[in-house]
Amino acid sequence: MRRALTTYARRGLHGQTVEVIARRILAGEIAPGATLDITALQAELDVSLTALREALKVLAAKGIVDARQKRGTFVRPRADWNLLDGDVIRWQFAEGADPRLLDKLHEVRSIIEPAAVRLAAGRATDDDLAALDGALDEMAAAKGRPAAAVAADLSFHRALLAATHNELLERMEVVMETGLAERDRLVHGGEPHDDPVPSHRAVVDAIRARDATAAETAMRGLLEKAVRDVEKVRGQKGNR
Amino acid sequence: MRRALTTYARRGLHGQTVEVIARRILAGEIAPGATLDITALQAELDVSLTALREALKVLAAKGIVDARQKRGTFVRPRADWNLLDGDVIRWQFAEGADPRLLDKLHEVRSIIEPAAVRLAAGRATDDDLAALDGALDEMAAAKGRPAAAVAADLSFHRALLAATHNELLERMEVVMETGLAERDRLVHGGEPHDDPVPSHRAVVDAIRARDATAAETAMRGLLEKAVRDVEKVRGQKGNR
DNA sequence: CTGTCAAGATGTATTACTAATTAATGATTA
DNA sequence: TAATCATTAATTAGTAATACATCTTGACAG
Repeated sequence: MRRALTTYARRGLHGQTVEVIARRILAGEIAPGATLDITALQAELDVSLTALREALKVLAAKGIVDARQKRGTFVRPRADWNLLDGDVIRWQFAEGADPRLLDKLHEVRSIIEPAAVRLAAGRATDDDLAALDGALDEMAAAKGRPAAAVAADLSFHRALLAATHNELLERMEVVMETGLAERDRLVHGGEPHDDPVPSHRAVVDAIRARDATAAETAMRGLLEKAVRDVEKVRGQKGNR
Repeated sequence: MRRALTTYARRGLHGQTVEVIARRILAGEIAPGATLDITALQAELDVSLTALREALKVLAAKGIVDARQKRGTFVRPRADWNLLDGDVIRWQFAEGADPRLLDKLHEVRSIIEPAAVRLAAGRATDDDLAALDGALDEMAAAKGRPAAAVAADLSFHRALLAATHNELLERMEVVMETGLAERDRLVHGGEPHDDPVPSHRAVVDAIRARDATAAETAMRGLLEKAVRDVEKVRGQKGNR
């Protein structure tokens, strides 16, 4: 169930080139509308023009930059960025990330997941249910190990989206993924958690019982708990 | 309100290279797991290796191919494709497209939009409302001109997503966009349509009145009508 | 004021080459 | 025999120098 973290190729000697430029743009260091000084970048990053161009091609594919003859290569307005791209979401969490991004991710999640469990209740196969059970087991086994707990949480939500049998919804995992991971990163360090297994099991039980409404209710419970957890941590950290 | 159709750069002499390879893969002509014969492609498309590699870099950025040294450049499993990318969605409608894709797009739309109007009812600014009114005017003016009607429809749904003030939801436009366009393409040719303005205006009125529930109801009405329209056409075309 | 055309800047493409990576193979050793 | 390590070969990654194509600007003509 493990998969590559990035979609673009990051292999090779200068595989970080994309990453470096992307982070600068997403962090606002290079503002939308600004034209990139290719020659300077080339000198600074110490790569050939071809390698640099390939990196910019990746960013162009994600709607972040655009190259126009005579005008140069410039950063596109933020509205054009493929914010639903996993890489783009991850890059935004680099450093001085807007903390509201987490809220936006959660908002999307709280729209998608209740609807997803309804669909899953109607469509889940035995395999899907087995995958959900597996995620619950993983979650139980991860008790006390934060990293494993995050992984188990992700497995659960991925299995849930897969059970909708709509590949577009399944792809929403990229939105959930970073959101869940960042939330967990934020929340851990607080007091020890309640056992997450029962609340998650309630969702699976409802899906298995083909009870869409119960599944949705259970899911909304999970989402509310997530909000409370984050609020608690933020309150501790000076109510910002 | 007009924007570029593609995110990747399609300018230049061999700008179609990406498109050609993408369509072949998305149409299933080159199956997931298959390795691409770079040399053959280069000869066939009559482009230099560098140009071809830049094209493949775009596809890699969208999760469609992956290049590994010694193993070659191969098509990734469909589950890894960035299906939420506007280009990827559009490419799928090229030729022998799976007609169920339209249903999947509609399913996502029918999850997102009712939730979006609720948020819009709470958050829409005067500018947002003006944009929605503008789209209604556009729709009224487009009577009898299918292309203009589609454009107006898109403007409306874009304005709606923008009124949620969540940039991630706003980006869902790429999912709606092709879905709406394809649906309209399918539906036109049937009998002349009822005036779409009143049903859309009901949504705007409810948002203006800050009535989230009424807005959601009106939106669900629109979505149901969309389903009926498509079903009618499919029924005519031999109930496939 | 408007349309046309030329100049030049800049991205786009080509070519030919070297370097890095890694699966597979075969040799060596415990 | 079985495990490990070095070699090889295939293929992508990266470099560099040069030529091509195209877009924008601005001058000029109508």
